[in-house]
Amino acid sequence: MSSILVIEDDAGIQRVLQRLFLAEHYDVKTASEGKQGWDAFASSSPDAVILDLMLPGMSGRELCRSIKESSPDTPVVVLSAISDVADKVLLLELGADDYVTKPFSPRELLARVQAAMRRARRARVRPTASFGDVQVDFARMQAIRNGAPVVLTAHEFRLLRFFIENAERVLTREELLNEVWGYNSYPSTRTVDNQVLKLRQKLEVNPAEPVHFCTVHGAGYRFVPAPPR
Amino acid sequence: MSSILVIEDDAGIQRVLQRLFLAEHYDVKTASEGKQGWDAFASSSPDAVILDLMLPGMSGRELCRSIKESSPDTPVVVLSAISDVADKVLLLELGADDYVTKPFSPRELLARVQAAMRRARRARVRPTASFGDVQVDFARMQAIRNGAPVVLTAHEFRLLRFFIENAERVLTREELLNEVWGYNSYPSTRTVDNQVLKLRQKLEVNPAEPVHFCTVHGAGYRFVPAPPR
DNA sequence: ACTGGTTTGTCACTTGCTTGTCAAATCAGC
DNA sequence: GCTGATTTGACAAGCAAGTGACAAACCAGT
Repeated sequence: MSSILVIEDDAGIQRVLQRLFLAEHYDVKTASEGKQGWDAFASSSPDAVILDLMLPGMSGRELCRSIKESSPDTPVVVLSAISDVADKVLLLELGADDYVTKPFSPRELLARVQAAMRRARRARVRPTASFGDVQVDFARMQAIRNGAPVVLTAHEFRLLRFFIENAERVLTREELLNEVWGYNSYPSTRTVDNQVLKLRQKLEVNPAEPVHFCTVHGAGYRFVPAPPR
Repeated sequence: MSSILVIEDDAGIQRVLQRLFLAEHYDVKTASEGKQGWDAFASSSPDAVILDLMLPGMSGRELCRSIKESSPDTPVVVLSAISDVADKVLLLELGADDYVTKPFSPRELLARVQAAMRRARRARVRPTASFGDVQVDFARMQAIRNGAPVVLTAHEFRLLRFFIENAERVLTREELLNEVWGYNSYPSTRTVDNQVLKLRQKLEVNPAEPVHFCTVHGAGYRFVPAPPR
């Protein structure tokens, strides 16, 4: 269950937000002024913060900056009274992830907070893998070798991904065909060899002597991220 | 024998699935609406679930989430009417392991369910065995002896696996030929001796005095994991 | 114990299948 | 229809399974 910290001095709005997020099964903590907000943030480290910029005590802006400084990955959604363009720029400078102007629709706020959390989650765990002198960025669907990007086709990438996900395991051609090519296409098993050949040519230091994409005679292939030397 | 829970309101599809999986010797349980599905899941804890997203009663989505929450390791394959990409994302958020769009090919569904079960099993336990100073990793298809990997060919590995699965039993050459080599190939029984010889050379401390791969004169061979000393 | 026949251990060689690799054919997206 | 990706087919090369020969071990009956 995710936890949300609401920092808002207006008791009415605070109550509305509390209900809104409780109904969605979030764990909600509240604070009504800056200093208290900072303490609550520091002690509970919530998964997201909803922050009213106009606060008594510690300024909302300062608080936003502090939060983002101490935990850049925690999404902060700002509540702002004015819908000023200049304000929008300011928010970005503060490091806020999104903003909603009062009066706001609860559902919109909910959606924005959830979206911000999704983005944050995705950014936190940027799926990546590396082996030898190759780095694979799954989000960008590209491999980088010695700093230079390697052009991989969609199929090659799917195969590479499956190899990485099943590192060390011996994978039969049938298994590869099923999982990488899909259940509805039935190419010959030679196709697998060819695709592996491509990966070797593009990613192995010496394609003729593969150390990562190893063949297991009579069985299939095995991907070895860290070959013994 | 593995058990499958089919949660599907369409009686026709339900029957098709039942036949399909019964033919493959699965134990099939069925439910035709959400609440009933949840009860069946909770009481029978099946090895895999096939779930139609469009259900009367408890929503299929909610049910999927609940199942995954209470038992993350149980694979759930979703039946979906729409082949929407956005839907695909949704499914992953629900925690489903795979999905098949209607109309579907029974064989494809079977393949996907089996693949999901394989993956789940793989994640749960890495099948391994050990005897003497040898460790056998079935997924990697390799044996490790005193930390050093031992190269085994596909056939040698199949033979080794059969020995391990039938430890202590005396296995005749005919039995070995049938089970390890297959029913369609009939090499001479000398072949078996040779293959056993290879295993001894690679895995015994003293190949000339085998303690694990013992010959039973006039009968065949016996694998002894823990020899008396 | 001895002996002969049978079974098994072991090795080198052959054969056959598996795989690497390339080029041509086919397919898919623009 | 063009372009790049994918698949197929052909051929060569490599590896491992299978075979047969011989020696050693084993067993049974004397």
